[in-house]
Parts: sequence; structure tokens; C-alpha cells
Amino acid sequence: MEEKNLSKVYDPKQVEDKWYAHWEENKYFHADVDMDKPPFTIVMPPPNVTGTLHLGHALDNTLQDILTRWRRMQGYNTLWVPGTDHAGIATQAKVEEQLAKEGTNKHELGREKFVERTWQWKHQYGNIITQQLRKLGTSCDWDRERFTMDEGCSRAVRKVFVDLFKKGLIYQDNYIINWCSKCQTTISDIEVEHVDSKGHLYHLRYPTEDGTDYIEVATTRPETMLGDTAVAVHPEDKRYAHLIGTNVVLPIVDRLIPIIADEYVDSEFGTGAVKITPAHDPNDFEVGKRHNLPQVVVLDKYAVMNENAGPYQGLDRYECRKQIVKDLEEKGFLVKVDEHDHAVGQCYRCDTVIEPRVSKQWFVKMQPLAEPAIRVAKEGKVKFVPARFTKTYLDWMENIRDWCISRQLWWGHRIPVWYCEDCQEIICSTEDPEECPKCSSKNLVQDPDVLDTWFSSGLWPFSTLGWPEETKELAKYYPTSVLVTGRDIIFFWVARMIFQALESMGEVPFKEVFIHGLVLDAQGRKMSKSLGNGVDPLEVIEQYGADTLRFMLITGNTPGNDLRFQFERLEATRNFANKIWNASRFVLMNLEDYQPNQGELQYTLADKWIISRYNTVVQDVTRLLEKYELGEAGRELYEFIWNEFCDWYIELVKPRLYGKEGEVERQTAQEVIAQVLRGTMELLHPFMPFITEEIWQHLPHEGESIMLTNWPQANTELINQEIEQNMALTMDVIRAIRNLRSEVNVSPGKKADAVIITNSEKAYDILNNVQSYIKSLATVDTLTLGIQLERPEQAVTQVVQGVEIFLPLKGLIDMDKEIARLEKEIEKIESEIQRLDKKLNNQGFLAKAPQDVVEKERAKRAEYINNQEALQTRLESLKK
RNA sequence: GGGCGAUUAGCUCAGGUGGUUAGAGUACUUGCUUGACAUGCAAGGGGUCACUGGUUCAAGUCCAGUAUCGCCCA
Repeated sequence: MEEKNLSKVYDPKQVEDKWYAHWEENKYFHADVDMDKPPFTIVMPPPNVTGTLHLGHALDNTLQDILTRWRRMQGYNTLWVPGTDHAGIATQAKVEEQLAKEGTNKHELGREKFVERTWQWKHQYGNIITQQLRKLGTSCDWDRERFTMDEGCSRAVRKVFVDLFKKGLIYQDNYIINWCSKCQTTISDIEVEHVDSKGHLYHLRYPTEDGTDYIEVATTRPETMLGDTAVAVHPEDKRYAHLIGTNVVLPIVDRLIPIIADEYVDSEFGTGAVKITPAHDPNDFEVGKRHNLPQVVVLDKYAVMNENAGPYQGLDRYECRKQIVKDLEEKGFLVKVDEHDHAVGQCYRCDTVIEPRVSKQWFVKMQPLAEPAIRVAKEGKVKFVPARFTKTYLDWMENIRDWCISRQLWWGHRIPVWYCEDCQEIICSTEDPEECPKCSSKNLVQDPDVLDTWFSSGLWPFSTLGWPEETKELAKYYPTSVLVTGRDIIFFWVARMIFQALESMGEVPFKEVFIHGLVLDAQGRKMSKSLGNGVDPLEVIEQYGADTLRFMLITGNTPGNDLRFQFERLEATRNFANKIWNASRFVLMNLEDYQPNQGELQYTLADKWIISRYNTVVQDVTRLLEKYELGEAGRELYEFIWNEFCDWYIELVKPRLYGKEGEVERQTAQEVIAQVLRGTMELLHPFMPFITEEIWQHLPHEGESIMLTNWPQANTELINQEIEQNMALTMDVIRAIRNLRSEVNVSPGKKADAVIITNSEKAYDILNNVQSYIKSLATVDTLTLGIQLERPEQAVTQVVQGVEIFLPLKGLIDMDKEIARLEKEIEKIESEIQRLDKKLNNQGFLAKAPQDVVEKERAKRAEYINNQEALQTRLESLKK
């Protein structure tokens, strides 16, 4: 930025990439583990390697970057660990897609080659998102970037698995799981999304064994009847009591199945009798276990009917449904079909309808792990911000079910379990075993499944710091300070990190969890590929700059709430960046001969005021950041910069900077404006890192970079209420004159005369001192100020804080209009006085309200009375 | 069915521990080639704070209930 050739419009492209490269090259983001300062640590929620940056990432990482930059400036030993997640299903799907284009598939390639190929893919495309994060300005320690499948993380995964296995907390069992027939893998309960949809309720008739009677059952999935192994009724349901223990004949397959009694049945729903398919429904599975019912699997892993489906073998599940309904109807077993709304489980990745299915899988036993995880949240050792999310977390933790962790994929952490082909021994080990420890056979086969991706991300806060090695990083930076993530991911990730950390480290993974909402489109809908309403943050950055995107995202809402993405707000924020730019341009233009700390300075009211305001802002912004109120902090900076620094201080300081009032005056103005702007840029730096660095570098400063400078400290002695009040009066008077000018259409460029009359010596002194401000900011030619002056006849009037302001305009005033205006104003003030009178005549208020509140109300009343009397007097003199 | 959140200006949102004449941005009206900025400046208009009760001297703010919308869980 050559001070003389600044462009009038801020162009982020000239600034952002340049500074990011500079910071990164100089290792400013790198944390020195040996630095003897208290640590501040964040681990980044690792985005999927397959992913590209979306607005959710942008928000999440902006929040983290603000906290990180702020703490770093405060002097903490600050570490922000970045990284990516291997994203099992998603990544595998990408590579499979590639193979399909090449006319091959993973089976032809073989497992080993496929995994190699996926690593290749990762090396080629896996850093797209980390490059995009750099565009956003994230100040994470790229030297410590991690990947959930790198060597260290993989060691951590194996160790945890083996430890849990040895404690009996990981087990293998035949159980009903959620099967995605498209992804060809199991998924955990929380990966199933329940989507409301319109379906049908089919009422079927199952004849009794002797053929004299029948029982009617209702189902939404008639094709599963082929796998029915019982009909259940409620034990106290009188309608069916006589049938319990007898058999019915399953239509079409002609198999005898018993009628059983189980409390799970809801007598009110449908006919009160339900068909039981233990192999294809989670509830039925439990019923089946209680009653020792056989499990008849009728669907294969492609959701196609299998050999147990008799004539329907080979049909897709939905074709089978059509066919079977038709057949049942023909044979008289179909009673009726009702419309029925229900929630259908879908795969969160591909939206395919999930098929519950019995199969042998690995599980984590949750009860013993959940207990300490509940305790730390209740005891506040892990604190959620906002606090209400503690309840979301606890509700889930307290009702948790065992976690199915095996996935039928090739990309991921392979389960460290081997089976001996000779003696059937099961070997669980952190190292690949050479031979069976029992029979010494070398005929070992590793379990083909891999682990749920969230198993490894659950270890992220300590695996990234080197665990299970006892690294310096682990000692210094663990537990981490805060975790920042979206509220949609509390169950998936936050909960799992907490219990994994408590189990493996014996300590919480982070002290606080800062939860934010989702970024929605302008209409308040979730952004999704199918709706096509997504906004690409990189395009936004290209068009508006990263600072603008960041600031818009964090000032647009309050913690935990969702945010609507509106281009209008983006423009408004871009204008703010431009405003900062131009204000700085102005300051720099007037700083060419500036020499810091030159002799005695003469501070004016405006100087003392902006210094007082600045120190208040330092206090407020720091306090708000401590409370994670980042949006409020940003908004306060916005208002300070635009409304106070630009609109008032710069305007007030112009004459002095132009040298119209002497050399010391000019030097003082330079000193104050340079210091306040520099401090303000430092406060704003965590929010808008690029533009603040660019400006800071051109202002008088010490140090290499704004991001390494000390966070401003408030000097409370310079916060001065009296100064602020005096300035408020000055501003009120200036506004009043401007308002009067506008009322009577005196064009802004035209100078006018003004008369100011007050009966207060204090007000006189204050205003006498700021005559030059009033003249320049209200474009006043001759200003007459006095205590007992004669009131001009031909003039318009306003009264503020008991001070009467006149704009004498001979012949230009419509007296009737002016009278009407004054009457309206008096009316308004009188209603306020009435309101205050009511309050001040209330004995309860006088007795119970704090004294200072009462005093404040009295003072307000006195001022209104003062104003009202002045206006009244004026009105009467005009009416004469 | 259970839980959580939202409801404040035309629109998008702020409003620590109750006490402001209820704010901002945007949109709107009027006037401005103001020695940083028209991505700007100045002056305006615009709100029964969803509804009903309650607590209190005092409620946008606290409590209970109702309605509408959204999210999560079953």
C-alpha cells in the first residue's frame, strides 16, 4: 500500500493471499511447545478429505480462528491443530465412481490394490479442502496437520480397540443392524435419518391352524411376512386371550407360527396384533429373543429376496411388495389397505431406505463408558456453550445403545482381530500377529471389516497430539481448551470424544464445547445439493473477500442459533470493509510527517472522548470474547468504527489535521488518530485478519505482524463519563442544528447563522469550548452563544438538554408550520412527563426502587420540564 | 408422543444479572460533485416486542399456559 496511491475502493484480492503466504512462510501459526506460557488449544473438527469447503466449515473455522488469534495475541501458547478425516463411505464411493468410469470395479481390482488406489486419490485430492481453509485465513498450525488414517492416528485406533476388547467393552455378536444396500455396509443408529413419508398400512389375515378362525395383523412392509416367525398380542388384550399359545398358518408359505403374548405390543395400534419378523425389524428382534423365536432372513445384502422367499426369490424388495400384495389379495388374505404416514429410516449418506438386518458385527458396550461421560457434563468439567446443549447431550447419553462399529468397507482402519483357521482362536492385537499364540498355526485371517469412521475421530483430541506416545505436545496442550462445532454433530462426534478420552486418557478432551447453528439459505432452508440452494464460500471470497465473509457470518447471529445467508448482508459487510479502508486511507494521508511521542500534546474534548470510547470498547470486546459472544463483540466494533470513529471523530479532527489550528494541535490529532486506529485494528484483527494486517503495517507500529502483537489492554483511567456526557451534549446540539436546517430546506453547502441560549453555566462552558466543532460539523457561519440572550424573532427552534437552539432565517420561515411543529414537539414531551409523573407519584416505586433509579427518573423529568418550558415560551412568543 | 429453539420495524437480526423515549443493517422518503469513502454523507418516516394470564413499585426481559413455524429424538 503506497500511501499516496491508495485505491479508493478496497480490493481484498490485493491483500489476502499476500498476507496469508507471509504468515505461513514465517511460521506465525506454528506453536512452540517449549514456550513457557499457559496453553490454549483447539483441535479442528476434521473435514472429510473428499469434501470441499461449504459455509458450515466457513462459520466453524471462522469462530475457531477468532478464538485462536485472540488468545495468541493475549500471549497464550496457542495451538490450533488442523487435519482431515478419512470419511470411509464417502471416500470409498468416490474411488468406486472413478473405477466405474474406467469400466472396472473394486472386486476386479482386489482389496489391496483398491486401498492403494484410494491412498493415491487422497494424495491427489485430499488437500483441496485444506487449501480452501487457507483462503479463509485460518491460523492453524499446518506443521502439525493430521489425517485420521496416518500412522500415529492408526496406532491410537489399534491401541484403543485392543484395550477396549481386553476389558470386554468391545464384543462381536449377531444382532439386528442398519444395512444400507447401496453403500453395502452397516451403519450406526445415528447415521439413520428418519424421514416422514406417506405409505400404506396393509391389513393381513392369518388363518388359525384348525382353519376355523383367523387373526388380523397390520404391517407397512408386507414383503417381510415371508420372514414372520410369530404373531404377538398384548398379554392383557381380552380379544386375543383365547388364541395365545395356538398357531396360525402363514399364508403363501404355509408355515405354522405361534401366537405369543408380549407387552411390547400396543393394543391400540392397528388391530392390536402384530406380525413378528425377528430378522428384519429391531423391535421384533427383541421380541424374538425373549421368546426364542427363529430368525428367518428373507432379504439379501442387495435388498433382493433370497432363497427363503420361495417363489419371490430374486425380486427386489419393492417389486416383491407389489407382487405379494396382489397374491394375498387374490387368495383372500388381504383385508384392506389404509393410507399411513410413518417415518422411514434412510441412509444419511445416500438416502437409500435402510433395511434392518440380522448379522454378525462388532459393538462397543456403551453403559460403562456412558456413565463417566454423563458425570463430567453434570459436574461441569465439560461445559457446553450455550448451556442448553448440555441437555441434548445428556438425553442422548442417558439413553444410549451399544455402538455398532464394524463397517463392510475396504477404506478405513481394519479391525485388529485375526482368526486362526486351524483352532478358531480369536486374536486381538496392536501388532499384526505372525502365528496363532494358541496352536502356533500361521494360518491366520484378519477380520475383513473396518471401523466406523467416528471411531478414529473420537480419538482426535489426543491422537493428534501424539498419543499413545507420551509426547511433549500431549503434556503441554492436552486437555484442549475448547471444541467448536455445529449442533448437528453433538452425538456423532462430541459425545464420542468425551467417552473415548475419559476411557483412554482418564481426563476430559476439552473443557468447553462451543456449539453453533447451521447456515441456512435466505429462505431459512437447509442448503443441500438436491435443492441446489448451496452457496460456495470460495465464490463469496472471490467476490467479496474472506474478511467480509467471516465478519458477515459471525455478526449475523447469536451463539447456538441458525443463520440465514443473505447477499444483502454480505454487501453491507463489504461496505464496512471499504469504510475501514477509506478511514485508514484518510488517516495515512494525514500522517506523512508524523513523529510519535513528540513533546507536550494538547488533547481536546474530541480526543479525550474517542480515547474514552476506545478504552470502553477494548473492555467490552474482551469481555464478550471471554463469554463466546463473538457476534456481539463484532457488532460493537462495527458501531464504534463507523458511527463514532468515522462519523464523528474523523470529522471533528479534520481542521486540526489540515493544520488550521497550529502545530501542536496537529501533532496531538495525529497521535490520537494513529493510536486509536491502530488499537482498533488490533481488536478487529481476529475477526478480519487481512485488512487489519494491511492497515496496521502502514500505521506506526512495533513488531513484525499484527497477529503477533499484544492484545490491547483497557486503560480504565481514560474512561471518563463526564467527557462522554459533554461530548453527547455537543453532538445533540450539532444534530439539532442539522435537523433544523433540513426542516427549513437550507441546503447543506450553505452556511447559516445559529444562536444557542442556555441558562446553565456548565452547558455554556462546554459549548463555548466546542464552538469550532459546531461551526464545522453543522456548517454554521456566525455562532452566537450566551446565557441571557435575546431570542431571535424570525427563527426555527429546537431544545436539547435544556439548551435552546435557534436558526434565524429572516423571511424564510413559514410561521404556521413552525407553530405546528413546536406544538407537536411539546405534545410529545408532555406525554413523556406524564409517564414520569405517574412513576414518581407511585409510592411503591419511591419506596422500593433503588435510589439511583429514582434519581435518574427525576433528572429526566427535570430535563423534560426544562425543554417543555422553553418550547412553550417560544410558542407563545410566536403566536403573538 | 417427548425435548429444544424461534416469534421484536416491510425483510434479516441485536437487545449481560428486570429500570433505554425498544436498537442495527437493509429497504423506503428527502436533500447532498462536503479537500477518506456515492461500497459515501446528512435529515426523516416506520414497531400494542405472537397471544392470554401471573410475579413485581417496574416485564421485550422472569414464571405458567396457548398458537404458529423450525430442529432433534422415539
